This record gives sequence, structure tokens and C-alpha cells, in this order.
Amino acid sequence: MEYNFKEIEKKWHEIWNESKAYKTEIDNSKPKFYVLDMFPYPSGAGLHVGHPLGYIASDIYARYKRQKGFNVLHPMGYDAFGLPAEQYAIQTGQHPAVTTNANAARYREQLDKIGFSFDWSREFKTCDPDYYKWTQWTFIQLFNHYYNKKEEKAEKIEKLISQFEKSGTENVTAAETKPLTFTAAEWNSKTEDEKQEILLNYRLAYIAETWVNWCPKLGCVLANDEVVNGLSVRGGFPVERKLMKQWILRVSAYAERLLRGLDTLEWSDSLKEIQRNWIGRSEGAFIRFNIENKEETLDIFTTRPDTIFGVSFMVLCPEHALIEKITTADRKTEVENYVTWARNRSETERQADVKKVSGVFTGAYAVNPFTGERVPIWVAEYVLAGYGTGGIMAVPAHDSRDYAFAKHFQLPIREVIAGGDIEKEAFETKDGTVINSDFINGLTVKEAGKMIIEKVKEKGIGYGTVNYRLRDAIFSRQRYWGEPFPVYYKNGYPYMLDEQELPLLLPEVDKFLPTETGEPPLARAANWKTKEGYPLETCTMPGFAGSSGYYLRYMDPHNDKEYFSKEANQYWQDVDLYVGGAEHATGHLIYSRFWNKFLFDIGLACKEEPFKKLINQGMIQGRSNFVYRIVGTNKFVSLGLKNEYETQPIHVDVNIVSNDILDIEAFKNWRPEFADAEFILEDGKYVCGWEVEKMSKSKYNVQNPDDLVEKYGADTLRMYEMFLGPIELAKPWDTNGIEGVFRFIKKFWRLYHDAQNNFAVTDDAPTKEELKILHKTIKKIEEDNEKFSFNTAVSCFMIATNELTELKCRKRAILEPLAVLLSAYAPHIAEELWHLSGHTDSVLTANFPIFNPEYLVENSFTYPISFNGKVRFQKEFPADMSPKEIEAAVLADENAARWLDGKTPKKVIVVPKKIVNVVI
RNA sequence: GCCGAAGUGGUGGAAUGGUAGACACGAGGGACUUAAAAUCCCUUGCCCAUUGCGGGCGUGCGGGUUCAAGUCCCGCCUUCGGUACCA
Repeated sequence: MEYNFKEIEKKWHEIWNESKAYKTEIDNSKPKFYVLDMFPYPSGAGLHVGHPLGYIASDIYARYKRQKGFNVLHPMGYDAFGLPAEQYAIQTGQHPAVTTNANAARYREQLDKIGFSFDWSREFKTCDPDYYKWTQWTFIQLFNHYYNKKEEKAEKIEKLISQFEKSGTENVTAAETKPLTFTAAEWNSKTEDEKQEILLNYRLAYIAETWVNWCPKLGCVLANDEVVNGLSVRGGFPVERKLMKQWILRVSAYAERLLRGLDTLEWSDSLKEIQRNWIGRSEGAFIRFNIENKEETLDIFTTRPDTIFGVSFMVLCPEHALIEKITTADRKTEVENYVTWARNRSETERQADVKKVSGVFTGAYAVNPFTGERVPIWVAEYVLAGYGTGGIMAVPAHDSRDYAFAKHFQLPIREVIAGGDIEKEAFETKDGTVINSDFINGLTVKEAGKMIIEKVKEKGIGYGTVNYRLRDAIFSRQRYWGEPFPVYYKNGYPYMLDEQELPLLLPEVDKFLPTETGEPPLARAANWKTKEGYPLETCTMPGFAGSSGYYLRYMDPHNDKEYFSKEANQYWQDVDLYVGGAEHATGHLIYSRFWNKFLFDIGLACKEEPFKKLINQGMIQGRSNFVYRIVGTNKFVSLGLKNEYETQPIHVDVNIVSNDILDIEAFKNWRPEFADAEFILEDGKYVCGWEVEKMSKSKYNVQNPDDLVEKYGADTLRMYEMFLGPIELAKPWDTNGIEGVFRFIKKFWRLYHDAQNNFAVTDDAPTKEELKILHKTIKKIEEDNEKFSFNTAVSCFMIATNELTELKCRKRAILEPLAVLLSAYAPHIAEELWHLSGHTDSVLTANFPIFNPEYLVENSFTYPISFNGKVRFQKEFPADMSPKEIEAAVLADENAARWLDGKTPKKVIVVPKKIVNVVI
């Protein structure tokens, strides 16, 4: 039979499907292995060749691990809530669930064609009520817990309440929004509403006012990149900054654990570094400054307490609550104008002119606790509300931003660290000696910092502390297509629904737009309230809600009593291998880790970190082709001649270009305006130019995997995607090379067949040489699989196939193990050959061949002989010859005499099995 | 600006400090064929020599360590990611 991939692939898809070949169940007799892909958002455009790259890699690894005796969990599903479906719904009126389901079905169809070993019985979408019930459930748990910083774990809010009842805030070590102090008596005399208000300061899911980009015309909160120059991208309506009540997750409470946990993970260093920077741990001190003639005090955070003698002004962020209280009457108008202006600037706008210095003096003065000096308090945009206390002590001599500000407003610059030239620029080094600073003079920066922290502690005006850049995550979206919050309001305070009332289903609405009064779409739902008549929350959860814990649900996806059973979690534990893009480094991969740590704290998840090993597959870029039209004509000139004319490059569909040669007929039919195009050719061909760009429809460089499967088969596509290059590298998609892999697959097929195309594997005993080829291959494939070096593994298969073809080896003892090795990469052809060879079970359950080093033992070895590092000739020696003997034999060689030229060598270096170098 | 990664033929890319360019594409030449497809063989980093050998130069740039450097060290350049008034 000839190699007919269409028949073979179709046949095996049906058989695998019917026999549920990839269904996985708990099996305590085998070690578990959990291989997971970042599940896709099913967009309307379908898959392009970039999407399956990671899935193929993880599939190869999953199949490999199965053959190594592991019970492999390899599930797939869809991240289905999100903006595109909602926007499509707004335009067409079609319910987002309808488009989402249609898109998911199309994804499934495309994925199935590639032959993945997913256990589809575990599939779910994040928008399935059976699933989002547990997203809502987890939210309730977050609301009902706070973070105990001393114990470093989440604890029940009841514990905090009983502490308040007994001793107020004394000895409370809870992560909080702002520091509060009250006694037990004070707490006990508070009303229910007041207590609820206070508890929001501690809950892990809390509601609070935050600044958002509000577009009154759209009735909608916009993300930063949806706002340009103060106008909405969609519609161009004015956008203002507004304080709005939003749900927030106290991710920052876990900052330290998120940071420390990184050390236990097998992730790439660069990805860990991105997360470390994002968490942004910095050590420093909180210091309290008194304000002249005021009761209020000004708290600041600094990483440089050692420079406190260099403070020449203080700066507050425009949002700071103190501004109103301390601004003097004569400065009031100016300060108010500045604050209003600054507050209404979007973050993007602020970022756009970071270099521009702006600010205003409040008229008030703080008092330096060490010198007693009056220090003017300013307000400026460059101090951010979300970090530290929103106020700083400015030391212009040793901070470039303070320096720019001081120069601009002609404030004093006082040098307190020796070694810089503060006339020119700020001297920001952290190794230096302190000067002009009273009792810390002569100390190093480090020592001085410690000393100041001790002193402020003594004075009771501050303490050493650690601050993080990581912000709490805003969890409310004024949208329709997301999980509804299991929340209702009483007297304006939020309360959670009972667990029995979950899932709280997404209600039907007449339109997916905000209401006329600017409320979110859920406010349109009839009867959006509890049985008792309390109003329900109208916001929905953001995209990352559903993806934060989906990997846990795959362990036990149909459980209607729990998120997942203890038994399933004990068995599957955590994800051993997670494959996905690095673009999730500061989003999903932080939120998931937070989510998992919380579930670990409350005793649900048995592992603290969800993803043990992570591989980031590189982005697949597009490779666009261009034709060059001579300006003002409909004449196109081939690439090599284009410089002789004035031309304009035009994107041309890559599907009508092969090896950069344009299919002229197809081009004429491509678009009507090219029907009568003329061409200036090179050697009778039209050569196109090319460029690497993002893969997109408008650039006509999208490759659809379906087309390639149709033309070459899934096995070829799978192997070619791996052959392209290292999995982690970003690389352009170039279909040109796929023929080479296709040839290999056909050649591999012929290895098992005779000239008449009959299956012709024999039971003859293999030769030493053939065994050597096999075992060399087993060794290399195993190593490459473990290293995720799938591109070199494909090359290794090609070499082995070429060598065995050369030897006309058609022996079962060689070819069967080879088919097993290949089955992870090209499952269809391997399965077919396996069955032709007489097996009735699936190659999926075959054991990975065992490498035997004895077959690789050499009886002689050819050494390159170099003189002063330059290789001059080669010589063969028995493999068991000692280095000393080799040395003697080399020097006795007649070739050596020529290079030695009568001199005695200074030294001879013999590197066993590598090289002999003679130093003259 | 800061952090991270990477620079190797016409192209994608191989090389535990040990013969750089495996493997593949493309290109050129040839075999088979009426022809095409498919398949197979040879050449293919650059320069000189080419009737046989052969020789020189080559991994972004400049230094260094070493018998030996694409690989290690120092100083640059370029590209790509992340981040950006984080005190």
C-alpha cells in the first residue's frame, strides 16, 4: 500500500475516538504526570499555524511520558468569557454564548485534525455554569478570609472578628488597605454597617473606591490602552478619571510568597525575572514627618533612609488626602487647579510626558525629624498614589527625579553621599560614604540606613519595612460576558450569597450595552435581586477569573459537590509541565499562583505552587510576501530588478507564492485589479520579496493549519512545526521547508515497505551496525525529549531513516522500536505501521525502547590530530588504547614528523574520544 | 533609563571548551521518464588553486584567558521581549 495519510489519519481518528484511547483515570499503580497547555480563547478567526506549536510540543511530551510508564493527564478546554464575543454580541444582538459555542466547536474540529492526545472527556469552558459555580465559590471564600502576615497564610475572617472583639487591633497582623487602630470597646460599640466597612479593609476580596477611566458617553470603564489623548478609542468620546467602587483581590498580601515561590519553580530565568520585577520587592523604611503648625503628620516610604539629611522638600501625589488639609489659603487656587488637572490625566498621558516636570507648592512645611529644619511640601504628578504612602521625602542630590524637580523649581540640592558631581546630575549609587550628615558621617550607605531605621524606631516615628510594587487586582468589569458576582447589597454593604444558591446564572438581557443611566449591562436584567429583594451586584468578573483555577478543575471536572475531590487532588497534585506564551507572565501566571496559594491555605489544594515546570513557546510570526508595482502602472517587477524602477511594495497572499516564486495566474485571479497586470521577470520567474511581520489577515500571511493538513497530513505538520527551531524561540512561519519533512515521512513509510509497496518487515536478526543506529537514536530521542529539544530530535529521525534506507534494513527488531519512538511526533503513521507489523494494541501504550549502551561501544576511534590547536591529520586507534600509548603512537607517525619539523613537542594533550593536540 | 534574551551560510537552524555550519530548505548539475510528478546521485560558507592534492579567511565589533573559544572573561554595537516617574 502506498502512504496515504488522508486515509490513515481519518481511520485512526475514528478508532481513537471510539476506543476513548486518551481517557485518563486515577491509577494508583502508576506515577502521575500532568501536562497542560494554556487553554485558548476561541476567537472567530479560528486557529492559525502559531497556535498548535505549543500544543504539539506538549502532546509529544505527554505521549513520551505515557510510554515511559506514567499515567498522564492531558486535558483541554476553553477560556470562553471575554471581550470579543461581547463586542460581536453588541453589534449583532446575537448572544455571546452562541458565538462562543460555535467558535469552540470550530477549534475542536481543527485541533482534532492534528491528532492530539487530549482527554476530551474532561473538557469544559469557563462560561459553563457547572464550572463558573466554582469560580464564584472561590470568590466567596476570598471574601470570607483575610491574610495573617505573621502566620503567612489566609485565615477565616471570623478569627479576625473575635480578635477585634477581645482586643481590638492590638497584635493584629493582617494585611490591610490602610492601617486602622481601635480598641475592643470601640469595635463592640460599632454598628453592623460600620463593622462591615472596617472588615473590607482586611478581606482578601474587598470593595473599594479606585480611580478609573470613565467614559460617560459609553457608560463604561475603559482600560488604559482604550484611551488616547483623553478620548475613547471607540467613538472618540471624552474620558475622565473617576472614583468608582470596584471589587479588588488583595493579591499584594501574597507578594512575599509569590516572590519566594519562584525559587522552587523550573521556569525560565527570564520569566522568573519578569515576575520578580513585577512584584518589585524593595527594602526601606516608613518615616513620619511632623507638619509645622498642624496636627496632621506626613508618612513617607523611602529606600534610602541614609539620605535623610539631604532632604530639601517633600512631595505628595495629586490624589493625597492631606493636600486639602495643609494647603495654605494663599496657595489654595493654584493647588486645586493643579490637582484637578493632574487627576484627569489618564495614565497613558502621564507616561507620555514623563520628562516634563510639573508641580505646585502647598505653602505648608514639614519638619525634618533629625535636623528640625522646615521642608516645603509640594504636590507633583511624579509621585504615584498607588505605591508606598503616596508621599515622599525628596533628596535631589541622590535621586534623578527629585534632582530634575529641584532644578526646575530651584530648590536646594544638598550632597550627603560622597563621590558624585551633583552640579551635573544626581548621584544615585548605593555604595558610598555618608557626609554632611551629623552622627552618620563616615558610615557606608548600608550602615547609615540601618542606623537611621534604629533611630526612627527609638523616636517612635517609623520602622524598617519592605514594600512591593505588586498592586491588588481590580476584579470588577462593567460588562455582560463574564461571571456574575455572588454578591448582594444591604444598606450599600456587600454580602455573599449562600453556597447553595450557586451558580448564580448570568441573566438574560435585552441588550448587551450599559443602561441609559450608565449602569453595567446586568442592570438591564429583570429581577436582578435576591429572593428577599436585595439588589445583586451588576458587574461581572474579569477574564482572568475563570483561568485562575481551571487546572485544578481538570482533575475532577464533573464533580457537582466540590471544586474537585480530595482524592483527585491528592493523586494529580499539580501541573508537572505547563506550556504557553510568555505574554501571560504578569497576568494569568501571577493570578493563578495567587489563587492556588489561597486554595492551599484553606486546605483545598495540596500543593502551594500550581505549575512546577513551565515552557514558553515562542511566538510564531508571519512571513509576508511582497510584489513590487512600478509606480503609476499596473506593471510588477521581480525582486532582483526592482531597484531599477520606482516601485511600491504590495502584500501578496502567501498562499499563491511558493519558495518566493509568484504563481502569476493565481495572482491575476486573486483580485480583479490585477487581472490584466504585466510582469517583468527574472529568468522567466517572478521573485517576491519577504519580511517578517505579525501574522494577520491584512498582511495576507496567515497560514491555516487545515490547509497544510489537507496537503501534507497531520504528521508532517506536527513534525515540521517542531523542526522549525527551538520551541522557546520566536520564529517566522515559513512553509518553504515543509517539503523536506514530508519527504522524510514518506521515506520512513518506505522503510517498512518493499519496492512493490507491500509491508515487508522481516524477522531477520539485526546486525551490529543496525543496532548501533537504533540505540544511538533511542539515546538521542530520549535526551531531546527530556530537554524539549524537539527540532534536533526530528533531525535525528531523519538521519536514522537515511542510514537504515542505505542499509536496506527492514528488520522488525529495528523498525518496531523506531516506530514507537516516532509515535510521539507522528502518531498516525506510527500507529499504522505498528498495526501492520501485527500488533493489536495501540502504540500509545507501548513501552519506550530501552537504551543499551553496549551497542554504542566502539572498537576503534579516529582522533583528529592537531598541532598548536590546528587540526592537521587524522589517525585511528583502538578504543581501549591508553592516552600514553596514543601519545607515543602520534609522535611516531610519519605525518607528525612533517609538522614537528625536527622540534621536540613541549606537551601532548590527549582528550579521550575527542582530540590529540601536540604543542610545539 | 532599567531588567532579560539573542546575534553563526542565500534561508530555518546544529555544535558537554576539542575537526564550526549537523539536519533541512533553496540553488546548480546529473540519472530515470515521451513528458510531468515522484524517487535517487553529485556540488553548494567565502577567497585563491582546481589536471591530483592543497592553502588562506571565517560564528556582530575590539581586547583577553587557554595547547584549543561560536562556547569562558572584560569593554562596545545591533536586534527582539519585559518594564517604566515604584521614592
